[in-house]
Amino acid sequence: MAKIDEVAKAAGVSISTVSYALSGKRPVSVATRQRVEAAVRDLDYRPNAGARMLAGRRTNIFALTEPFRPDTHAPTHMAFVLATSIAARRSEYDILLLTEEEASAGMRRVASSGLVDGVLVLDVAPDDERVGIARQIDLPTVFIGVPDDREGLVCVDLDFEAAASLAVDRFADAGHGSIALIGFPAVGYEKSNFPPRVRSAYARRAEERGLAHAFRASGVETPDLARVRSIVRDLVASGVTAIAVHSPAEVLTTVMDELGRHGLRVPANVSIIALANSLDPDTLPTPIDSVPLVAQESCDLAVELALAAVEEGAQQPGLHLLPPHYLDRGSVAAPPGG
Amino acid sequence: MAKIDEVAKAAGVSISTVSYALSGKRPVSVATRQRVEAAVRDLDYRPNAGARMLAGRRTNIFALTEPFRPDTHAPTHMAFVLATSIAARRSEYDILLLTEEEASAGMRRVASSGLVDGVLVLDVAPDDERVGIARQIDLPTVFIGVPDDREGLVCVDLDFEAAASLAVDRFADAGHGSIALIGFPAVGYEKSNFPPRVRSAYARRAEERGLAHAFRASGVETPDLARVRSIVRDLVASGVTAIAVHSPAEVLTTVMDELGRHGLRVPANVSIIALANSLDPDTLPTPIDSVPLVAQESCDLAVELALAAVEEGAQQPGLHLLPPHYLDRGSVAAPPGG
DNA sequence: TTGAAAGCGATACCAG
DNA sequence: CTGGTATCGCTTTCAA
Repeated sequence: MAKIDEVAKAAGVSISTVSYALSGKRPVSVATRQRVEAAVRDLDYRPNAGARMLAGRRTNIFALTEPFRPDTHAPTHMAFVLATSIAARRSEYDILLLTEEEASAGMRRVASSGLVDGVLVLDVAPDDERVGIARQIDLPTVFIGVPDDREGLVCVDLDFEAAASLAVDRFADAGHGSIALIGFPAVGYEKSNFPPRVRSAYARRAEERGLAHAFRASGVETPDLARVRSIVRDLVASGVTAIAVHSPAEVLTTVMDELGRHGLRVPANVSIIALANSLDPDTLPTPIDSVPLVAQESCDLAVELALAAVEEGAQQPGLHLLPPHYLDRGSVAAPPGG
Repeated sequence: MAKIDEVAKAAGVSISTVSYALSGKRPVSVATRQRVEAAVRDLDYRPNAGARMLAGRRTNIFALTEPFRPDTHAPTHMAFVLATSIAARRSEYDILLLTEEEASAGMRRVASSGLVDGVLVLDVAPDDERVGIARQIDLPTVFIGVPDDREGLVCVDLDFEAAASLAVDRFADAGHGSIALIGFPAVGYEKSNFPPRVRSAYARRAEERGLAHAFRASGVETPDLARVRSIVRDLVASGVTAIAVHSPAEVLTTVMDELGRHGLRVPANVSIIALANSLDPDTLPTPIDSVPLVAQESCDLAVELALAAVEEGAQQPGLHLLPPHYLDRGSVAAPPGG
């Protein structure tokens, strides 16, 4: 726990020179910079966080608010938390966790105590109460997800509509005439933001391409695997030859398993695409084409926007949609008759 | 963002009185305290975090280090993160996240920069590299989990041995003569700490009670549900009448499902106990007896120990095992022939 | 290119 | 029970 004056003494310079040598906010001669750096290494010096926060203009901490909703998909959520942390560290920022009830009250608390420079909002609900708080507090706030009312907010998200269209186009291009979407449990279409966007874009694009299309929720509150199996049977029986799955991994594996039970091969008999999934599609027993969530890209952008707002002292509201990627793993082909 | 001098002026007292009125570290007359509190409310005053860290002796932040291992069970992990956050907030502490590679280097960083008052270590591996770091840094550090070498460390954990024994005793008391344990995927017995403890304690207790006992891993790297089904069939065929399941929820539901397929009822034909699970056993289709993980208790204790160390300026090494609880949901009964 | 010194906003010691 | 003030360790302005 060496202090800056010790470093200054060791390097034979003033403390302000040490400060500038480290921050680079003022030109320092190469010679002195090297002496300072050597002293820093020798003493294992690290600026005191509290002093820095007080004297400087920033804390180098972002708050991450995450209400662990009961219907939150834990692995996906973890991927975003991790991605946020990685993105923040790249810019020398730390992440302070605000969970549960504190996700809202905590935003006010850290804002007025000056503990953080900005707030990153995860797991955004359509009617998220953090929207109102974001408008009240005087702190850069970036939503990773899109609430219904995003007036004046900065939001980052995957372009779900484009992702759904991408899947439909693949199916259409391969020659399928009747496709389906197995989506989230029904509750997701009321309480979450993106499932409805995927569903409607999927339908719209299918119309545009002249395809017959069907939609099925994978359950009511949570995925119902037995129900998924019967859905798969029904869809296939009704002539569907391509299915997009927008649901957790276990639903996808159940779909594959049920097809296998009926001797149906992917992609020979049925084509499959995983939509907006967070898992690595290559870890599945059978590789599946996918249009994955882009956790790292989303969080990188969110941090970048927050950082820009911190530096400029104000943020420009706007919706930032990230283009989807298509991962081709060979699970889409022409339909049996085509 | 009112400051303490504004509060002092508004309340007609000195800033030191404001500070003491809020911290309670010095007696303050009821009258002045109320005037101060009123001023605080009016101005929505919150002490500046940086100033507090610098002037005071503590930061009111704990670091939470969590290496997201590939084999980490996300829902369980989330439960512990959440529990830690809740426990910390109860003591006016915030949680700073250290993930991945930063989980180790970050410990050094936050220690020497004085960003946090202590470190909470989650997801502990047998040969955890954070053990060495904990010994080097001069910060209270509490492990939630037990590494192989815990010399000089403070560790908190569920008493897994007692939990396993509790399950065996229930089976024995109900009259079962041949029991089994379906455990973690095999990799868990090398890279994690507690699965081996459960396995060996289960076997030891079964010996003590004179029961035949079998052990099966639920997979190799990850749970293999097809394998679980065949394990269940084999066990039942070999005369096992009671099974403890120490594995994620999907394994448990698979076990139940496979039993159902063969017309076997719980507990009439087979008795079941979920061991060290993080899920709420009452959300299962069929309620199951369980000896759950105690995330909140563990994290409460961990925070308490860290806090004590902060206040006393030193910590007393020791292993703190939390006693398991048995949740009776009626899934254990006498064996068919008994 | 460098140094001296004025804050930053609390805490807590020393007086009264 | 209350007030004045030194102090925490750094950033940054002002001067040289």
